[in-house]
Parts: sequence; C-alpha cells; structure tokens
Amino acid sequence: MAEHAGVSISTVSRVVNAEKYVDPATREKVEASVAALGFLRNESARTLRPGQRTATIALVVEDLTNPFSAELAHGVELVAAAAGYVVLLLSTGRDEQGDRDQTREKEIVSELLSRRVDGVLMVPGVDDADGRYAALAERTPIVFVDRLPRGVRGDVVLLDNAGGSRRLTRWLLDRGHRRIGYVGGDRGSGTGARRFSGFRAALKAAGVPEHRELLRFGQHTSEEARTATEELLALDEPPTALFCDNNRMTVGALLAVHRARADVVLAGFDTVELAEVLVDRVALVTYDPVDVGRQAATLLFERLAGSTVAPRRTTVPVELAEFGN
Amino acid sequence: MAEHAGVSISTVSRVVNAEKYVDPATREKVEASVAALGFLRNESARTLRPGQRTATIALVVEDLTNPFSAELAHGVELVAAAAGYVVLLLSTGRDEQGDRDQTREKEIVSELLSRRVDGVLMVPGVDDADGRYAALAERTPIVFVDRLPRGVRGDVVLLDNAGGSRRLTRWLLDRGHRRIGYVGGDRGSGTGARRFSGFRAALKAAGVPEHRELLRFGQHTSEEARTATEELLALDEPPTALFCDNNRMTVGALLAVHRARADVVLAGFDTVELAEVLVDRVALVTYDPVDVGRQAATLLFERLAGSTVAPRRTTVPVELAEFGN
DNA sequence: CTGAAAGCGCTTACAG
DNA sequence: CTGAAAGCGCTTACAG
Repeated sequence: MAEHAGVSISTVSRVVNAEKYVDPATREKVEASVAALGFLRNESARTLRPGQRTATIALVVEDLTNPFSAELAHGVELVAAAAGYVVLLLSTGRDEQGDRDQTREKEIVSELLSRRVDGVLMVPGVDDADGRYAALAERTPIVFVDRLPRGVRGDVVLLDNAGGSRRLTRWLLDRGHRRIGYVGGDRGSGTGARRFSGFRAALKAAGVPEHRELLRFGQHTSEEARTATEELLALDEPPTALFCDNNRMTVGALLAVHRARADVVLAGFDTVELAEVLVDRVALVTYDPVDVGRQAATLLFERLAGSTVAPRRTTVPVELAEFGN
Repeated sequence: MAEHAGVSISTVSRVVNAEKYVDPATREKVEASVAALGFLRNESARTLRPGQRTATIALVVEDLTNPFSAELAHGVELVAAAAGYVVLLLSTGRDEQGDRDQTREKEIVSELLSRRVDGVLMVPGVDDADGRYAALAERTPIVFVDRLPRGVRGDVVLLDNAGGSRRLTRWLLDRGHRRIGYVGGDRGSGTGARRFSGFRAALKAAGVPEHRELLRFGQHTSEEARTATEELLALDEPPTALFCDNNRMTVGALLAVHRARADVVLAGFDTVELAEVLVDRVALVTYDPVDVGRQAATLLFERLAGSTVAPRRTTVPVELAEFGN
C-alpha cells in the first residue's frame, strides 16, 4: 500500500484517518492507491494500540425469537450505526428449567472481555451471585435492560412493570371484576415478580381478596398458557376476567377463551398483534421495545463519551390501550 | 502476566492455548496467575497474526423487527455459538421508497472487510449492479439467504417461494375459487416476484384467467394491506378468496376481512400467530426461519472448514397448513 | 507536511 | 519443555 503510493506508512495512516496537515497532492496519490488496491485498514491492528476503541458494543439477550428482544436489538442497532459502532449479538438461552444458563453467561462475559468491546447492553438474569456481571462492569461500561440484577451497580433502563400491572388490574376492577385469573410466566424472575406485585397491590388497594386457586404461574409458552387458561375456565367458579403477564400468556389465553367462547375479559402485558379483534373486550399494557433499545444505547454512548455521573435509572412509561366494542 | 507467573510470554501463550508440551507445574503456575489477575487474552492482538481468524461472522438483514429476520438470527447464533464464533449483526434498513439503502450497504461491506470477519451471512438486495457483494465475496466466504442477487456467485439458501405459492393457489382453486384477490408487497423484489410467479403459474395450469383488477402490489405494512383489502372487498364483484404474499399482508387482510365480516377465504405466505382463529377458513404456507438460519450458518461453517466445492443452492421446503371449520 | 522508529499484545518458528 | 526474537498492521510522539 505505502509502496504503491510511494509514501511512508505514517502518511497512509494520516490520509486514511482524514487528518489535517497532509499535502493535497500527497492525499490524492494515497487515495488513488487506496481505491486501486481496495485497501481497507485492518481494524484489529488499529485496536491494538492502547487507548484505541474497538467501535464495538455487545447486546446480550436471552432469545431473539422473543419480539421484545428483537425489537430491542433493532433500536440498539439504529443508535450504534449512527455512531459508527457495530453490534455483537449474544444470546444466553435458557436451560431445561427455564433459567438462565450460567455457564453460557460466564462464557459470554469472557468473550466480551477478550474482545475488548467498548460497552455492553444486557438483559440480565435476576441476580449476580457470583459477581460475573460485576467483573464485567468493572472493566466495561454496561447498561442493564429490563432489570438490574441484585449486587451490581450500573445504569439501567426499566419498564414500569409494577405500575403497568396496577393500572391493568385497576381497569378490570373498575369494570366490576372480583374473580380475576392470573396467567403468568416465571414468578421468580424480576419482570414476572414485579408484574405480579403490581397485580396484588391493586387488589389490596381495592380491598379485593386474592383467590389462590385462580393464580397460575410457570407457563413458558403460549401452549402452556392455553392449557392453564383452559383449566381456569373449567373451574366450578371460573374467573370473570384474566390477567396475562406477558405476550406469550396473552396469546395462549386468547386461544383458550376464543375456542371456549367464554365470556371473559382479558387484560395483558405487552403488545399482541390482532388481539383486539379476537375477544370482545381486552386491555393491553404496551410500550415500544425499539425505543427501550434506543434509550439504553443512548445511555451507553453517554458513558462512552466520558460521563461519570452516578448510575442512572430510567423507567420507560407504558400505555394502557383498551379495545372492544 | 508473564512476570507474575515468572515465565516468558511464549509460555503464557502456550498455556492459554492449551498446547501440549507444557510442564504441568508450569501450567499450574500460569493458570494461577491467570485466575489471580483475571487475565483474558486480547483477541485483537491474536487476530493480527496472519492466518489467525477473528472467530467472528456477520449477519446482514434488512430489519430485525421482522420476525423472519429475528428468528433467522437466532438460528445463526445457535450454530455460531456452538462453533465458538460470535455474530456481528448489521441491518441495512430501507430508504423512503422501501428499497435497500445502497449507501448503507456499501458502508456495511467496508465494515465487514475492515474487521476481517471470517464469513458473512446475508439477506441481500435483488441485484449487485455495482459489484459490492462480489467485492466482498472475493475476500470472504459468504452465504446468501432467501435470494441470490444477480451477478454474484455464492452459496445460497432459498425458500421454496414459487412452489409454496403454487400449492397455496391450488388449494384455493381446488375449493372452487376463480376470483382470487392478490395482496402483495414489493413486486420487483426477488421474494415477491417468485411468489407472484407461483400464483400465476397455478392459475395458468388450471386454465383460470387472471383478473388484473384484483391484484394489489406495493403494500409495505399491515395497515396498507388492510386498506388494499378493503378496496378489494368493496368492488362490485369482490374476490371470493385472497392470496396474501407475506405475513404483513396476511395480518392486514385478516383485519379487513374480520371487520367487514366478509365471506372470504384466505391463503397466506408465512406464519401468522392467531390467524386461524380469526377467520373461518385459512391456509398458510409456513417454514421455520430458525432452521433457515441454522442451515445457512452450517453451509458457511463448511466453507470455513475449507470446503471449495462449487456454489451450492439449498431450498428449504415449506409446509401448507390448513385451518378452519 | 513527512518519515523513521517504537510499541500495542499476541503467535510461532528457531534454538537450546 | 522453555525462552528470545521476529513480525502481524497499525498509530503516534519525535525529528526534521
């Protein structure tokens, strides 16, 4: 490359980096050679120098087949691309029990550290018992999304899970429902726990007793949710309304209610396409996952720009959308 | 690191790379230091050496908010992770006309080349007029997904678009439909063109004339598809069935048909959750995008393992699923 | 405005 | 089995 242009490699570097103080004629010569040879600077070599960035951020999610993760990733990618960064995508997956695979998470942490990514966006597991996130956070700016694991400091972008659930539950209570079924996923996970606590808080505030036989946790797929809903509907005293704590649950419940032609009102967390045309009355708590990704990435880039303010917590508001005739 | 362990950096390298011919005692010493210091090899430095890989592949899609892309990415990630590789995710986006943004695509190609990714998986635009893919393909193994752009050689994983459309159309014809509306996206794009050609082929084979007034192209969102469907249903002689050429189209058509309570049978390409409970009768051509990603990644890793056979073409079969009472 | 030289953190022949 | 040394492709003071 340098020989082809008849200059030193320092000069090539200066041209490629668009530095000032290069003679226009020299610049032209070099640019001609760059074009002729299809020269593209080796990023690994550039990165090697201390103080140089990889211009790479990583996004760690559980599973991209969940639309939340996919849209989140899209929001992140938009911001990253605009900043000239590139996104490394890693999924943690789940083990047989539906928990986070800790081995895989540790592997991911090492990978990110080895590759010297400039920053990390992560939908974390609920706790950080072994300090794996802390070890990462010590060396790399990190923004957590959707939950802040116990035992780590870091910026975090949260959804208003409890608040959304409270509003959704109140919506049902306002319509006179007292026997509300709960179709839920993981009760232990941060998200599920917060949504359930919002549900309970609303009942308590209204002085409405809980019906333990109407609570179904542990469903992971819409199929499981459908079965759980069918069981609820088959009770001697079935619920008059259902609270679904995420989109999988809502889909399953919709199927069950629709097929049973049951007269049940639905309230669900997350957007579900076509939900509103399936049952007579439904309310959904929604938010824009793309925007969550955008916000989280923006926080991260503020850190990369040098911000050293105390860990920040942003809560993305949720909307209650009511459908039905 | 080397000093901490009291050995040379060569020895550290040997231990970290799990090479043989290291004295067990030395190995232990080094491993202790690695643990104590939290040492993690700098991947950029390793990569710099000629012949070394980045252990990175890139996936280029248009837009991750489309479930097809997201599930594809998941399949890719599974295979990559199993091989110890990491996935760089890049989206091309679309410009105002709904076309691929060529500037962004060129940017992506440079990025991939600069970063010396070991391989690329790409859902490409339809043509390669300026040879941007060819320039990439010359230096990097590449597998195209869903379409092979004109003017490039490369492995490719295709869907049976024309075949699926043919079957779907035949399904409608077998049920006596002769006036079939077509709700389509981009007619020019490889995918859309193939699906439409399958539709036409089936009509022709059955000796059924085309009704030009029943063809609606150019819809990009489900909202636009809904409007187009409403127009079709409002015709003096409306169609008795609708062919929807992708999931966005099917969603829009479902909404329109459902709200108009129209007596229309639907046939659609791609999976649409809950579709079957919305209308009385519907057939969908489906396939597993996760598996498409898995297959494409597998082809790529075969290339990375040294395969030099001629460009291969895989076609992922599609299923016809029939719903309704 | 430009070049020679050091050095980033590794891997890998080459000796020993 | 281990170390000294070269070299990967860059960037960046340092001279000039």
